[in-house]
Amino acid sequence: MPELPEVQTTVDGLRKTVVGLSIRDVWTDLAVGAHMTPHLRESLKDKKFFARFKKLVVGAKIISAERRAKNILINLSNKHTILIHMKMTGHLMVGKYENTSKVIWEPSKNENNEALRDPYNKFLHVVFTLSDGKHLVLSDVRKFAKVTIVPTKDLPTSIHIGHLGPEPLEKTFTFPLFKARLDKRSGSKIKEVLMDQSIIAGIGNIYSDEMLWESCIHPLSIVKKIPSDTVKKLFTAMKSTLKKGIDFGGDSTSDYRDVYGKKGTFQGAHNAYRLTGKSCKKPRCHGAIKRIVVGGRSAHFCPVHQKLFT
DNA sequence: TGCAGTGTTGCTTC
DNA sequence: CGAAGCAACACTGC
Repeated sequence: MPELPEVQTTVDGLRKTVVGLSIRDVWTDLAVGAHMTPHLRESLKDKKFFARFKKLVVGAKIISAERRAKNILINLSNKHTILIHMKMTGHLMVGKYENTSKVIWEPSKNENNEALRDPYNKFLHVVFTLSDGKHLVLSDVRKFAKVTIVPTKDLPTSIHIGHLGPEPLEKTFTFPLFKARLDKRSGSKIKEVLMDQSIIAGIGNIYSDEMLWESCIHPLSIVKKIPSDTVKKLFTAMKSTLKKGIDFGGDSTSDYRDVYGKKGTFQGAHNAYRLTGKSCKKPRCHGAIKRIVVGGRSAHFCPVHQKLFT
């Protein structure tokens, strides 16, 4: 489930592998982009849209790659940007891919020259052929991923990007700004507000659980009832947790892989997420991690050291 | 065996 | 306006 650290890890990988190359060809099985509504009809399930997409990308050079919230932005020389949202189970990989009908993935090697092969690598729905002969592929078991193309200058106001809140890891995103963003939903539960992309961009279920554990806040706490010094702790934990996620190469609890097909390792560093029943790792705490539902999603927390403010 | 759980987003409903 | 619920899809685990 790609959140900010997973998307950042992917973008960092794209910068090392595909930036500077040109796109020779693009293939799709017309199966990805499930949740596309009349308002957002640019789905790669639509043959006509794919024809337009193909016309724009083939022959273009990849000049840069960026992340905005959980979106991957691939900027092209023709002043258009490919926008990819991996949703639940999508991931981009770079390597040698052959034969779209037989779906064979020739895995990349890691630094020890070990082949990186796993069963998810076969769920390929989009394949870009690049000027060095390698491929940039989108793998997505559940087919929710969004792939579209937007004139680069229209991106900031587009329906994909326009509503998003500030980037939490920007140096300009200071504590007063963080507090001001949270105050927009002061009557709501903190876990829901952290995951609201229009308040702060890029935080999802895993990292919200982890930063609340770190800052000793119960997920059901009401924003305006949390003392200011505790909000400050959350601000610090937000930055450090997201940075830690990036340092660990993302979280592969589910399907996430980096562009080399390799798993991240943040799942081995969890303190709360999916640790129901386990003993709390906070020194001298001895609580047992509990699972509840908040805003329709699972929340994991320690009922002993995470304080409820209501 | 069958069905709840998984988590992102955006539409629908109240 | 806000929230709650659900659908898009496929696989896992109990």
